[in-house]
Amino acid sequence: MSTVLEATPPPVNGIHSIHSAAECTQSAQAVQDALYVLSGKWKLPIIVALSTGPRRFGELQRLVSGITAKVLSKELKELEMNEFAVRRVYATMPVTVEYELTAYSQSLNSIIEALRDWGIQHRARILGKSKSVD
Amino acid sequence: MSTVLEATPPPVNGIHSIHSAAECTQSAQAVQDALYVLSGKWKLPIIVALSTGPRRFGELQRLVSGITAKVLSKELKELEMNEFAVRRVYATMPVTVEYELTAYSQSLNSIIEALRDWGIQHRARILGKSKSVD
DNA sequence: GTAAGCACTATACTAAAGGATACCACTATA
DNA sequence: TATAGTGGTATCCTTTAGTATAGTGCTTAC
Repeated sequence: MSTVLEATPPPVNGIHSIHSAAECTQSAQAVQDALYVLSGKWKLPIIVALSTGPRRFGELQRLVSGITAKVLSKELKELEMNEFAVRRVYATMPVTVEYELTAYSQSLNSIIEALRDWGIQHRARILGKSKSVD
Repeated sequence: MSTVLEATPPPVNGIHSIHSAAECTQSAQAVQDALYVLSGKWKLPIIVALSTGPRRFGELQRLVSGITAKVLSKELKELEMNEFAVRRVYATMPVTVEYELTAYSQSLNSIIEALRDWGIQHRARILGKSKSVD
């Protein structure tokens, strides 16, 4: 409640338990690594769209609202490179292409859940504020 | 047709347990909300740098290696706006300015930890691959 | 009186992300 | 013949993120 100005030893837990400069740098690096592969507006939405099963290109474009073919194509390539998704081509006429999440993509679950939970409560908080301020 | 598209019973758990299109959209939105406030190269590294206690502008710039004053200034304003940090000005001569994390910033802990843990294992995985491929 | 540190701001630039539109080869339908 | 759908690519453009460099007003130290 009160603004504590002086040297308050932090109520240490979680990320705050790191202490050395080296660990700090390593943490920052790891966080940046993770954010790097998830960067951009679209990767997580695409992963979420794929989370219910394999999808074709056109389906994905309709599912992820607002994305253009060019961007979807680029993002899918990056997801493939990072081994979050696989691309399967079927020799039908015309060709059918399916994208599916890999087992490795499951390792992102805790990140996605953390982001989703936080996003939900943050949105509620913002809406609550604007109401009470207004 | 060799393509088996329908009735994929998802190997449900975690994020994969969502099922309706609406929930899917809401999840995607929440994830995007969260990523939005954490966007860019610098916000998390700055938060990590502040996690050990209040820092002055110059200290921060040295701590977050590679950041310019302009970008640091901009990022700090955004962190303030999102109520992740507070800016305190002391009427010393010349003025001293300190930045400190808020209690609300603690709510990001699970995200940061998830990103950090994932980043660490991902880096290890990449390095392992390049070694065995090399 | 000059340099260095404080916390920035201003201006100008490059690079990357993303959007808009058009197009490719192919097939099925009307 | 025209239209729509398949899975994209090519080109151009705008917006945003980030970099580089310089400068502000103030102080203390040499």
